[in-house]
Amino acid sequence: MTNNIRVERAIKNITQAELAELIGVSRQTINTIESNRYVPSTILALKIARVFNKPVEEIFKLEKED
Amino acid sequence: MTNNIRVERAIKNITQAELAELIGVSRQTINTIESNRYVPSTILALKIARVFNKPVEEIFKLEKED
DNA sequence: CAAAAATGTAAAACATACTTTACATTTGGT
DNA sequence: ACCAAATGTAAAGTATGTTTTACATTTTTG
Repeated sequence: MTNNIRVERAIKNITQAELAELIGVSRQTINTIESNRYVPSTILALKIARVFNKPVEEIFKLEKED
Repeated sequence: MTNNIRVERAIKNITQAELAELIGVSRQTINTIESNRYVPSTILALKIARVFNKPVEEIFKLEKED
């Protein structure tokens, strides 16, 4: 799975730490998701999508190997 | 978080076991998600939503306590 | 009603998410 | 070039997701 969080953050001009605080997780959690080091829970995905006002599918995309 | 999987299954008329096979997880995984006993990963949510041709947000909904 | 199919649930084992702390590296502004 | 802010990364610990096996209960169908 891949994601567009970095791009969406750039559009909204917020840092990883700010996004983390908006969602209620640690900055490292955002960082590792953004770096594709792990797959977040659906709750986190919904919250992230909500911050960016976009559907989950526009931010997180399945890949062939998923 | 709550979900509509049971309703969507009913619309499509498929069993838990069939949904599980379509997605590539065990039947118990579907059963426990459906019973709100745990929150699936974003990969699973995307796959489930894809099976039902609906956005993730229509199948999984955040609650106040999330 | 009886048999079969579907669903609920539970325990153990394993895999993965998430936090915290800490530090190194990179980027941006002056 | 310097300083501050932002980002990358890593290790240890905790929490939670997922599988497998197994069995009980409920629902469906003949």
